[in-house]
Amino acid sequence: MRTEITPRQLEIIEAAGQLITEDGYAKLTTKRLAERMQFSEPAIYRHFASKEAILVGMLEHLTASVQERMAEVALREELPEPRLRAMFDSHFSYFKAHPQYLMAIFASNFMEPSPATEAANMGLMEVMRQHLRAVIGEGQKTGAFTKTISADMLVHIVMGTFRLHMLQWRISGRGFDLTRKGRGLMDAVISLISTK
Amino acid sequence: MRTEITPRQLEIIEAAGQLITEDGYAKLTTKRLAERMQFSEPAIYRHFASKEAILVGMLEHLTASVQERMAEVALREELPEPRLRAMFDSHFSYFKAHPQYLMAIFASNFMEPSPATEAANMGLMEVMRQHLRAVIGEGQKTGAFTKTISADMLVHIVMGTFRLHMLQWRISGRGFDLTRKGRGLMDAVISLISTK
DNA sequence: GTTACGTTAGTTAGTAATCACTAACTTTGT
DNA sequence: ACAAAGTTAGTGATTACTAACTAACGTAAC
Repeated sequence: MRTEITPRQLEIIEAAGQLITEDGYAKLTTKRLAERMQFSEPAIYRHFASKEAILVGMLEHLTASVQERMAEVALREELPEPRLRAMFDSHFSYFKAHPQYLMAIFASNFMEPSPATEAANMGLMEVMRQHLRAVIGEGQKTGAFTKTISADMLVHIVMGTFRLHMLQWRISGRGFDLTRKGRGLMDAVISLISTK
Repeated sequence: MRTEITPRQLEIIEAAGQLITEDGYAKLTTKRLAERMQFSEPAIYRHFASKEAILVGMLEHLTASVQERMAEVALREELPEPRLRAMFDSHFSYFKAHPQYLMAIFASNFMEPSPATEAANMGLMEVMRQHLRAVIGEGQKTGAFTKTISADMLVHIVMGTFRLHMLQWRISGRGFDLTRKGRGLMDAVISLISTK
């Protein structure tokens, strides 16, 4: 996929994520980013070729995180239904610990539709979709999930429910417990697609 | 709610929507907006006090449209299930006819979290939520929809599915039939929440 | 050991371009 | 006569990014 990132690059990515989440993408400027990093503006360009490269780096970092965490969950949980729950639990924990990436998921679709950011964003969406698709397809095989609706549509419904939950957490200013409410929601949607 | 808008204001709102949908919010500038309107930049300020006011106007215009269309659907369709389908059909037709507003729905959450735009955006979300909530609550009363899950959660699942569908239509460059695929999806989610 | 050299990561100062918006004037329709 | 809606010209502020310089550090020849 991509080349490794340095610790310093990760620091910058995290700071950029903070600024986006706090004040919106429009207020992510190199000046503010440098202030947050406690160094001068041009120092940014020792670590990234451009502002766009920081965004792409952020999306690739998120994609790698999803890959890792979903692989870990797959080792830990065998059965489709518990695995599906564990996948969302993992997402909830991750975004609680790294709320600075919350907006990146959503906003990247809209900010600057440059080829590079669009590709990076598509990659992230696709990785999440594929992990969901695998576990839901498996659940249909074992008879845990309904076969009356195609796996792709079930993925869409589950993913749409998850994304809206994340969005509302952000809109509310993280005003509720992401995991507690999220588990309730995902329980609901899983019960709907389950066969029993 | 809000004061009436002039035809010229609506033209500007539509042009702004086009620019956002085509090139992203970051490239909505007063200069480009004036070019699209075929008049000079300062002419914008004869119709709106600020750039922000245009965004707020757009969101309020969308909110009014949802109100009108949902009221019309309510008159036309009595039963919860057909009404729910008709509500989404209305949204699909509207956004096919006015794709320039597609991004506004999503992007407004992220761009400039000013009090005014945030309020306007909350208003739009809330109006959509309430219309869904009413028909789903009614469906639970008549026994058409499951009561094992709270109405609010059902609203969340249905709305999340709808929003992701709209997002994917945009990402694909409107590369598929919004209504055809959308009906399939909403059929699927309605069948999941139906009692039969 | 110390001199020489290259790399990394920072600095100050400044660039052209672009931003939203305004002042002042003119045209147009009733 | 007046108001609404346009014009040209230009504002200061901000944008992403660059040029040029430097302090700190690792390594290797002698």
